[in-house]
Amino acid sequence: MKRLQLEDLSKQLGYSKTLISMVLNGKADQYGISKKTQAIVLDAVSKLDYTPNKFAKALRTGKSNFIGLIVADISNPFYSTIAKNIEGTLFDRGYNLMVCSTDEDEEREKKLIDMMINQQGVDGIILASTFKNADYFNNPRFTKTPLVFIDRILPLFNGNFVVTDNYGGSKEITEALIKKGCKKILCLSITPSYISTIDDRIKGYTDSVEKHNLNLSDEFIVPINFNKIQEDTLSALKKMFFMHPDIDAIYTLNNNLASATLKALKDKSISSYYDKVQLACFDDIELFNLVDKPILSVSQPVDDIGRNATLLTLDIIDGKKENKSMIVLPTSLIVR
Amino acid sequence: MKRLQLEDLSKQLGYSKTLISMVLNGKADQYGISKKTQAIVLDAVSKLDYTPNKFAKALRTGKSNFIGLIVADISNPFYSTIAKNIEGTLFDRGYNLMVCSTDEDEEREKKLIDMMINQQGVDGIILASTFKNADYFNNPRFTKTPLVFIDRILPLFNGNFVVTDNYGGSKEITEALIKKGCKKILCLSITPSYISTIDDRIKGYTDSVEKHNLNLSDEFIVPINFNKIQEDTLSALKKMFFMHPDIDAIYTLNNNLASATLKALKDKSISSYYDKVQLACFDDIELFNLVDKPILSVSQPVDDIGRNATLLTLDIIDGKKENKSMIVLPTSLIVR
DNA sequence: AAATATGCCTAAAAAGATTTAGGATTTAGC
DNA sequence: GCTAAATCCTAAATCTTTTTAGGCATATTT
Repeated sequence: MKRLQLEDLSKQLGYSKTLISMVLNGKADQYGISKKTQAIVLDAVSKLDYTPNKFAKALRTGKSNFIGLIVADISNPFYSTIAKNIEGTLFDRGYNLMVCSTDEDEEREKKLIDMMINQQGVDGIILASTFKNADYFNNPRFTKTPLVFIDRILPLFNGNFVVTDNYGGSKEITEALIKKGCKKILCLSITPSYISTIDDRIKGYTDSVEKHNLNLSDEFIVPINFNKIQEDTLSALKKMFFMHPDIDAIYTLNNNLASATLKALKDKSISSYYDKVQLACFDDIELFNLVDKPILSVSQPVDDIGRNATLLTLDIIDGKKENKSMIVLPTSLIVR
Repeated sequence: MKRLQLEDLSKQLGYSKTLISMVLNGKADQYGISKKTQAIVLDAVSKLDYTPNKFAKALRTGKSNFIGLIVADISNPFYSTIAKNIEGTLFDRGYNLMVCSTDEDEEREKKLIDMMINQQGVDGIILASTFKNADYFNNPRFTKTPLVFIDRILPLFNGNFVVTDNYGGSKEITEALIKKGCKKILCLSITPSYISTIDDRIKGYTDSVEKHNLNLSDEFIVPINFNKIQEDTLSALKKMFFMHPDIDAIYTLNNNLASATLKALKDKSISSYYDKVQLACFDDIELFNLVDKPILSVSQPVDDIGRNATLLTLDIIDGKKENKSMIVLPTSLIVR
C-alpha cells in the first residue's frame, strides 16, 4: 500500500497541491484561501490521515526539525536527566532529539558537530562541550546553526550558555561547612581534562576559605585522576590524613568523587575517620539518601538547565532571540 | 557561501552527476567505472569537502539513517546505558539515534511510534514497550519499519526480542539465597503496571522456592505500588516482620525496590532487622558497592542488550536477517 | 465602458540527490 | 575490415514537498 501523498489528495479533493500545502502550513489566510475551503481540506487530511513526507519537506525548506544534543556521556545520570527534559520540551514544539556522546574526546566532538550540521542538517545543537577554549567555535559556519552550550563555559566566548552557578554554589556549601564548625576542609578535585565547572567550584571554595581566614594552603585542594579515581582517592586520603590528622571535612567537587570517597573511607587504613569527618559534595544524587552518613550537598537545577537550553535554542531558530545569551541558574543547598 | 553540490562538482570535474553519485555510493565497480576515474572523483570530493545533501538523499532513497529508541524514561540509568551502547554501535555504521520517553504511557508510545515512522521516517525502532499485549503490533505497517523489542516481552507475539533471562537469573539468585541458609525469603514485587520482566522473575523465585520445599505461601510475594514506593515498602516490611519475625532474607525484584528497602530498614520500628536479614536484588547498581550491607544481586547484560538490539535492527534493515528473532541474554550472579 | 482591484485559486519551478535506461567509444573475434 | 561485445559514461526521470508568479472571475472605481 503506497503512502498517501499531496498529489493523491489533490486529485481526490479537486484542489491544487499548492492550496493544500498552504492550508497545512497555516498560510491559507495569508494567501486568501476561503475559510470554507480550509475546513474541507483540513477535514479530508484528518480523515485520510495524511502526513507530509518529511524528507521532501526538509529538502524544500532546509529544516529538519531535529535538535542535536552532544554530551560527554549520555549514560551519566546528570546528562540523561537533562536529555529527558530537553526531549519533553522539544516534543511539545514538534521537534525531535538526536543524542551523541563524545567520551570527553575533542576530535570526536568535532566529528559529531560536523555530522550533525552537514549530514543530518539539525536546526540547532545543545552541547556540553569538551573543548577548553572557543577557537574552534569562532567560525562563521556556526552562525547558521545555533549552538547552545550547557553545563560548561568556554572562557572569552560570546555565545549562548545555560549553566549552573558553580561559583556561588561552591561558596555556599563551603560556608555551610564552616558554619557547622569545620576548620580543616579537604577539597577533592578532578583531573586531567580541564572543565570550566571545576575551576569555578575551586574558586568558590578558596574564596570562602580565605574570607574566614582558615589558612588552608593549596595543598588542601587535591586533584584526583578521573581514570583511576578509586585508587587515587584512597591514596590521597591516606596521605592527607597522615599529614593532617585534624582534617574534619571532605568536600568533593563532583558526585563521582563522593562515591569514591565513601568507598575509600571503608578501607581499614583510614576507616577510623569515617565517623569523624563531615562530607560535602557539589551535586546531589540519590545515593546520599541511602547512605548512613549525612552528606551535605548542593543540588544543580538539572530540570531548568534542560528546559532553558531548549527554549533558548528554539527562540534563536525562530529569530526571537539574538544568538548570544548567558543564563546562570542557582543551586540549592541540601542540609543533611 | 553556498554549499557545494553535485552539480558544481560535476562541472568542475567534467564528469556527470550520475558518475560521481555512483562512485560516492560504492556502486562504481558495479557500473563499470574505471578505477582511474574513481580515484579522481574521490580525490576531488575529499579535497573540496563535499557532503551530499542529506534531505535530497533521504527523499530519493527513502532512508533516513536514523534509528529510533523508545523507552519508558531515558533518565533511568538502565535505559541510558543501553542508549549509550546503541549510539556507539550505530555511529560506526553511519546511523544516528533519536530518543524518546513514554513515561509508561501507552497512548504516548503510540504517538511516538507513529511520529517516528510517518513523520521522521526512521529506518528502524528499538523499544522497551509499555504495551501489555501485541494487538497493536499485529499490523502490516510494522513490516516495513522493523521493530526490535528490548527488555520486556510481549506474550504470544512473533517479533524481534532482545531480553535478559529474567526467569533464569531470578532462579539463580533465589537458589544462592537458599544455599546461604535462608529459609524465609520475602519477595518484594512491583505494581500496578504489568511488565513481563517482573512476571518472569516471580516465576523464577517461586519455582526455586518450591523445588527446595520451603513452603512459602503467596503471601510472601508482596506487590509494592510504584507510585508510593517508599511508604508502601515500609508498611509492607512492618507488617511482614510482625507476622513472620523469622524472615531471614528480602529479595527485591528491581533496583528501585532495593533502594526503598535499604531506606525503610533504617526506620526505628524495624531497624533491628537491618543486620539480621540478607538482601538480594535483581539488577545490580553502583549503590550496592557503597552501602555497608552486603547485597546479593544478579547483573543484567546491559551492554549486550544495546549492542545485540542494534546489530539485529541493522541486519533486518539490510535484509540479512528475517524479521523474527529472539535473543535471550544470560545474567551473572554477584556475590557480596 | 474601460480600468483597476479583490478574492480565490493553480501551473510550474525549485530543492539536490539517486536510478533507469541507454549512448558512445573501444576492444575482440573471425 | 566488419560486427558483436565489452567498456565507460550520461541525459533525463524521479522522489515529494514548498514557493513563486500569475490566472481568471467578479466587484469596484473613474
